[in-house]
Amino acid sequence: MTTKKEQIFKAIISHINRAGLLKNLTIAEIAQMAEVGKGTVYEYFTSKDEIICETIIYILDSIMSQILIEITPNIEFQSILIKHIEAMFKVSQQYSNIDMILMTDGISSTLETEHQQKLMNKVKTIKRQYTNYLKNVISLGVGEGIIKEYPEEYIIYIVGNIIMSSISYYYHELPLEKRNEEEQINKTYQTIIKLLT
Amino acid sequence: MTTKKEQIFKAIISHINRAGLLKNLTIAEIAQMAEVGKGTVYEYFTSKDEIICETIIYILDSIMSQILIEITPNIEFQSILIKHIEAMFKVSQQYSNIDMILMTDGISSTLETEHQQKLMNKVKTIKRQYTNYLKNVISLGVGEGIIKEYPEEYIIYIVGNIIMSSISYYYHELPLEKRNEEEQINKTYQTIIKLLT
Amino acid sequence: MTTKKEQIFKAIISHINRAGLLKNLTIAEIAQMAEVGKGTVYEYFTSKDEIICETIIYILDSIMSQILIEITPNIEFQSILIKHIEAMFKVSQQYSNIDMILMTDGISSTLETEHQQKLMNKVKTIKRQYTNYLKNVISLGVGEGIIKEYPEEYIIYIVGNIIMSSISYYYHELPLEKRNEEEQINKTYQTIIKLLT
Amino acid sequence: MTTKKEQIFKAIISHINRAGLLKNLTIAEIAQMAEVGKGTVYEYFTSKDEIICETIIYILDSIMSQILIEITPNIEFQSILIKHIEAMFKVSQQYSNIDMILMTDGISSTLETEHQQKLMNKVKTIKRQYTNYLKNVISLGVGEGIIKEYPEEYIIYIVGNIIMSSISYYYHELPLEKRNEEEQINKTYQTIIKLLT
DNA sequence: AATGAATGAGCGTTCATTCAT
DNA sequence: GATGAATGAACGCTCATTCAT
Repeated sequence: MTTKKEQIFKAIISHINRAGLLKNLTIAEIAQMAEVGKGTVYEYFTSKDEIICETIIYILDSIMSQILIEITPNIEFQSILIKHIEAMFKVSQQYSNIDMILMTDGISSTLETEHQQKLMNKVKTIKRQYTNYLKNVISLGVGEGIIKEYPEEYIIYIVGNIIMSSISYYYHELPLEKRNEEEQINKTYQTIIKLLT
Repeated sequence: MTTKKEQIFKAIISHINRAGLLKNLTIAEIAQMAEVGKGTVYEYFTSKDEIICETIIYILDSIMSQILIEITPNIEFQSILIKHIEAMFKVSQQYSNIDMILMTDGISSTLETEHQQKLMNKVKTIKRQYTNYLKNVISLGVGEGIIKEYPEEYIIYIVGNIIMSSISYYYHELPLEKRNEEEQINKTYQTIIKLLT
Repeated sequence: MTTKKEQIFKAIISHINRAGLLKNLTIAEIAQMAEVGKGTVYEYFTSKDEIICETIIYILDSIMSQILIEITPNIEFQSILIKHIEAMFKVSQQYSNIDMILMTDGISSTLETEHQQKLMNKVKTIKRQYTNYLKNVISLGVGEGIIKEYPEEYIIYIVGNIIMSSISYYYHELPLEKRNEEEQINKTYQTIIKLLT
Repeated sequence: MTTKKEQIFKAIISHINRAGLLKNLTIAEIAQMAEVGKGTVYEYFTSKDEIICETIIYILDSIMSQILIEITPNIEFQSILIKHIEAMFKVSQQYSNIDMILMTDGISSTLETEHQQKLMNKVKTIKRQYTNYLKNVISLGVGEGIIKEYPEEYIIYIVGNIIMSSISYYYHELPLEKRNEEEQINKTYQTIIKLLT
């Protein structure tokens, strides 16, 4: 990946964190923040739709690389699940308007069919990848006897959503003075365990 | 409420269900769909921001009026919770891009400060109202002995999200041939029960 | 003239005195200020251009009726000229954005040809009428021996302009604390006399 | 100053000379006359108000640079005053709707506060500059003994207005066949002399 | 006669995209 | 490759005018 392209991605991400994906995201602004000329942007992308599409993919890949904690041999279920939840919390801070990004269905509707398709496919792939990851983690728990029986697909989906919801609760519902990240991570873990046993 | 205003709301809702809240939602299109002149729209709203803001409020109120099943005396916990989940499924079909609408934080960022504030306040009110509703329903369960101890705020938040997630799973992850609404509603209920007991 | 028509004229004049002829003069505002319906305005005028055209004519007629002090038998030159200048000062206060109105050439350029013509003709008539009036007044002065010889057309035109300029000087250049209307009127008179003798 | 900006100014001036400042002066028209795209206009000005404001300032500066004949040592009063009047006549032909422009109070009322202020200040400055110029010219006449005593501020204001009025008389009242510019300039000079001695 | 809801032509302005340098 | 001046389609919004009541 070219350095210029990364510059552009980072400029956009910075904008999203500040103002959201939808407000005032103009090519002029992107170019200025990336410290390149407006024309230069079009050397790396063919259209604004492509920029948005590829940026979201870039973000999604970046997120995935951070949250899919490697399942090393001999690692314990509890350890890896908590590490994963921790990583999710961390990533949430990094991309503060991430909720929006994850609503990629909604966003993709602003794109023309071609990029919409591309984005939808990427999201589908990532969702599958994530579900598989959760399955693998849960398998560990089953192996350790912490989880009695292997849960169905639906429950795995819910587990993923509980992690997301917990983060959302932590950052949007809990007042600052009551926030304790370790405690919240633990609660999240306990909630998942309750569901799985 | 004027008939014309309703006409406009319904035109916008129809657009959202078809194309999402963000794509091609122009005044010209709204007017055409509502079968009124472009200028007429401005007889009922002062700006596009106001239109979006009021439409979302209209939708939110409509949703709330449908999902808050009345807690009548002698009604059973299971009965009301299932009825509520059913109502949530129904509402989800009615507003097919509802996920986006519920991400109102993201959407409101496209509005100017005044309407952004108005919308945020409405959302805050509704969230509080919904949490209170869930509390009351859960109280019933505690009273009936189905739920042993009264859960903390965080768990109530998670319960709400599980319902949303279940709907999302049902419509976006389950292939058509595997869908069975009654079964999914039951599963959702069982998942909540597991979390609360 | 209908009462309603007068109401409308007065509403517009009030607007002009407040905001000028050009700013925010909408039919909606006119109707509201005249306390009639918007449609009613079109019962008395066929278009906005006609409204503007007729209002200016109304104002011009009103001004003329106030400034053309009647030349009665035995009245003295000085007396009538000063009375005329006084009347000009008075009228200037009444129509505070009058300067603009008198630039009718400029204004009429905003109108369509038909009303532009009508207005130009009215202005031409009034100018002729005014020049004739000044001629008659000056004749008095010649008769009394105050003015030695009858001045040419050009000088008469200049006399009219000196009166206007003096008013403009008084209201726009002189600071409030230095204003003394009687003194200014006298100076104006003296300036004219100097020019004519 | 950019060439494009000048192009735009000149297009507007040409429009004003043809149709007046107020009629059909749209961005589309300006762009077309200046032979640039509509968007290009906004590369050089931030709003239509700014365009109008800056164009008037451009015109006023252009006028001032033409009419303030340099007062060189040993130059005679009569010579410079006549040259000034000549320059005023010339400028009047160049900006045929100039009367309107000089009514800048009236025009500025169509602008939003910011540009209205800017324009009013410019006009104030120019008026002061012009009055000072006339004072200096008149001083010459006093020095030469042509004018007996130094006139008060009011008279200087009137002198300026007589020049303007003479031009107005020449172009708007005198029929073409009677026009003789040299003669009119001389008459104007004589009128001023009469007033000052 | 009196009304004001309804209208749409027309405006100022934005911004993704192009292209000559 | 890198640029940004130039562009015009498309938008939100205003307001003179019409017309059913």
